[in-house]
Amino acid sequence: MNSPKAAGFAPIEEQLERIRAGAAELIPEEELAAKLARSRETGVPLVIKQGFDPTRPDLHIGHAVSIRKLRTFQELGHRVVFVIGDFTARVGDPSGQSDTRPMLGEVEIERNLVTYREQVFRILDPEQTELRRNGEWLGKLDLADLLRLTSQFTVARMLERDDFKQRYEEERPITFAEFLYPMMQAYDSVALAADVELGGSDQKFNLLLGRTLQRQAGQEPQVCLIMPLLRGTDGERKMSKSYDNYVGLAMEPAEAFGRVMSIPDALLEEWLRLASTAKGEELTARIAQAESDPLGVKRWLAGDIVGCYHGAEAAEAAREVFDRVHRERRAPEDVASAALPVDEESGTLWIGYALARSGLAASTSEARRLLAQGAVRLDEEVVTDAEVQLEPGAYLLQKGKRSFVRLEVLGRH
RNA sequence: GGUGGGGUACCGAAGCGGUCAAACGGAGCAGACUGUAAAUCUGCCGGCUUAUGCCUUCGGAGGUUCGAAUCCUCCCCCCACCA
Repeated sequence: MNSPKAAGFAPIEEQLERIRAGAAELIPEEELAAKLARSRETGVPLVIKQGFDPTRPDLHIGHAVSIRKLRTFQELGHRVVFVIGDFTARVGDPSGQSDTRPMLGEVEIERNLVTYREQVFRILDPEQTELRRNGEWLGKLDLADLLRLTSQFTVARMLERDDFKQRYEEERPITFAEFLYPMMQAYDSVALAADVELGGSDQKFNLLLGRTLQRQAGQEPQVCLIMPLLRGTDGERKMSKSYDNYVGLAMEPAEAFGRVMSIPDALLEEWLRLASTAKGEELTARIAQAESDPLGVKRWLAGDIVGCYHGAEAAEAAREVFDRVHRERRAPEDVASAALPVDEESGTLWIGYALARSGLAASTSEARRLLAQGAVRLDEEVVTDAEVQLEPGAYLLQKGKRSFVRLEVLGRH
């Protein structure tokens, strides 16, 4: 256990514990222990792989759950290979999807990559991260390779996957390309000779397939480290941009703070475990505190998460904005502004038009509805009259509790 | 290729000649209640510079009719079964 070569690596148990924390599954744990022991012995770090779809350029704290785990591996001295699925993005990962995803063009993928990197390196250490694109190897496979690989798997096995199965039963389309997706991802592991692959629980099938393929290629199979999917701010569905229940890494700090504050209390423990920096005793204490003081813990969590990606200062500022808007019910310091000219005929601006044009309402029809429902405030005063005309001047327009626009009505000239 | 079933608003899903801007559910927005919680209750949930009015929607294009999401014709797309 204490060979001199092991100096660079922490003891196995310690490593295992940090790796296991928060994980949904570790398949199989003994193999990981063996791999860790060998790396400690030989001084060769493990290859930790995770693939990401550059389809959606916005990363959120759900993605961060496993990226942060990658970070842990970096801290433990292992080699993290971050695989950008530029090739597979052309297919669209079917995992957990109820519909076929649109394929992306290369230009679009390229564009997404830039924002992607910027966000990923808010968590990972760029120095220790190897970025690879799976087009490097997948693009080289020819039809013969494809036949060899696909002949290992049966359609029935693919259809065992819940998402495919469900779509099949519900008579929704499944494309051939999607069928191939898990295999391509598994091949990534072969190409990199990965020791560990990380993924969300919706990736389990793909990760396990990697083991199969590696075995067939004569490699030692990878260990699958499966992280739970973080539920979104609605507390129901998994976090996803398409449900708009996410907290983005690159999101405005104030917005991110507010979103964290809006999660149901029942979600607190899960988020503390998976999305906060708290661990060990602090984690236990926070979870306990959540019982008696959910609001206090939530405020801490919101600050912690925002601080993680934007720094402590931004987190503090976000908290101030939040208090001002939601506790004191006042407009925030910096409000979006809009300048609109009066109607040439009347010399005034119809409030419905102002709401629609300033972005507070989607249309003048919606503006009317909002007015009728008492959702509109003009300089702090509720306006229900849909016929109100604004004279030139400056106003504070408000829709609901949290949408404000500083409006300047420009006079005739 | 054959047979059958489908394409309705953000999504799911009713409607099957007028009372349909289109039931119902979900999502969303707003109001009440609050800790901006959640849950609950209520209202809204095509558009129009100003509205008990006008305009555009039910896969697409034509047609029948005083009148069509609803009937007819052709076309496009999806699904299942059979081959």
